[in-house]
Amino acid sequence: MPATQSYTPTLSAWETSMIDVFVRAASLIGLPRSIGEIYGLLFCTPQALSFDELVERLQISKGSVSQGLKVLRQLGAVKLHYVPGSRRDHYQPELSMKRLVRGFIKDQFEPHLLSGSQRLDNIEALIQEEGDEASRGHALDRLETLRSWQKRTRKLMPIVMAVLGGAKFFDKESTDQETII
Amino acid sequence: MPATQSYTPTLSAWETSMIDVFVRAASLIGLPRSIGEIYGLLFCTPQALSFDELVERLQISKGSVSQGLKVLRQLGAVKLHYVPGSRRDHYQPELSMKRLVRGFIKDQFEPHLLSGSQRLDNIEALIQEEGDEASRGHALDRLETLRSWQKRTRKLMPIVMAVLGGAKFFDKESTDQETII
DNA sequence: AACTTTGTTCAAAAAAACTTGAACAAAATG
DNA sequence: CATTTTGTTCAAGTTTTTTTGAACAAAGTT
Repeated sequence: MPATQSYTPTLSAWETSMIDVFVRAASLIGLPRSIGEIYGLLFCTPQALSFDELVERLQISKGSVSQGLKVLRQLGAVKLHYVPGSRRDHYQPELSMKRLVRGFIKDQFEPHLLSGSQRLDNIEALIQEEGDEASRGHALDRLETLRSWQKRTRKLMPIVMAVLGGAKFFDKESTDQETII
Repeated sequence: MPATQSYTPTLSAWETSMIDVFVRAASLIGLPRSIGEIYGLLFCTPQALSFDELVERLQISKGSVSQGLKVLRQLGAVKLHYVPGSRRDHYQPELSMKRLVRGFIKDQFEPHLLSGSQRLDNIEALIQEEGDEASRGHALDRLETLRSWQKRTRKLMPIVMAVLGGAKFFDKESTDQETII
């Protein structure tokens, strides 16, 4: 019988509110509520939490926690934290905004960009096959627009990462660049 | 009886594929399929299209088209195009990536950032109210992390817009900056 | 004014996404 | 090796989101 775990049955008011912030953020980027809750609770808590503690404190099913942690691991949003004496996995939140964003982009965005290029090439072939001489011009035109959008999106990513990494751009006002993380 | 409308009953192969690209993109940013279809068809078509043409060619309900256009207008992703001789509204797609992105950010992102600041202040109050002296430190610490994330996100937006507008950042390779739009 | 055209609204139906919990696997323990 | 602990999987249930279509409003025509 481990008396190790600090007994915190229910969430405090500030924890609930802070978790709510993450639930909203999750939904904003298309992730389910439960994932926001899990990351949010980890974010609020000083110690690493185990699977069971997440289930108990959030009052959600083991299935949700298991799947939620799987996604969060894949995104690099949580890290396993070894706890001596315990056989369970313990989790801590990734706190670096840069890494969080990079994980998200790599996992949810880049695949689309990649397959996107392939798709545009296929479309180009279809346009060429099509008989209609007159409309081909317009179609190819729009295809080029799409390619230029793609290209710019790709160009944007490294810039975003650089900014999150603390690089200075147009930094005219007094702003502490070293705000941690 | 207007013989004006070019009779294009069914979508061609390339149109279907290109619309599919937009349906995926829409879903990526959390917009319903029908909105991707509507914008996609407008994007494919040389002329402005009327409400009815969208319903007929996409084979979706009037309700979906009405609601879809409403959202697209709100995002600034479609523009009304006056067609002499016709009483119907005609629509054309916004083709400037910069304006599309700005519309999306202004409509879907900024509101969350704004209300977010308010929420964090509330959380700070809750943390102060809470008795637990020991944990207060950690809670305030995390709150500051959250504030720093917010601040950076805000800082990022103008940079993103600048890049999409054609400004040059870290532009070491040969890249045509003037790629249209 | 009656009728037609054009588009919106909204309740109900359909589809998609999320959560649950019981059955299952894998590994450690006794 | 039987048992317990720890966590995953997945079919079924629940909730949320999206789509439909019929009723309605607004404005233009005859």
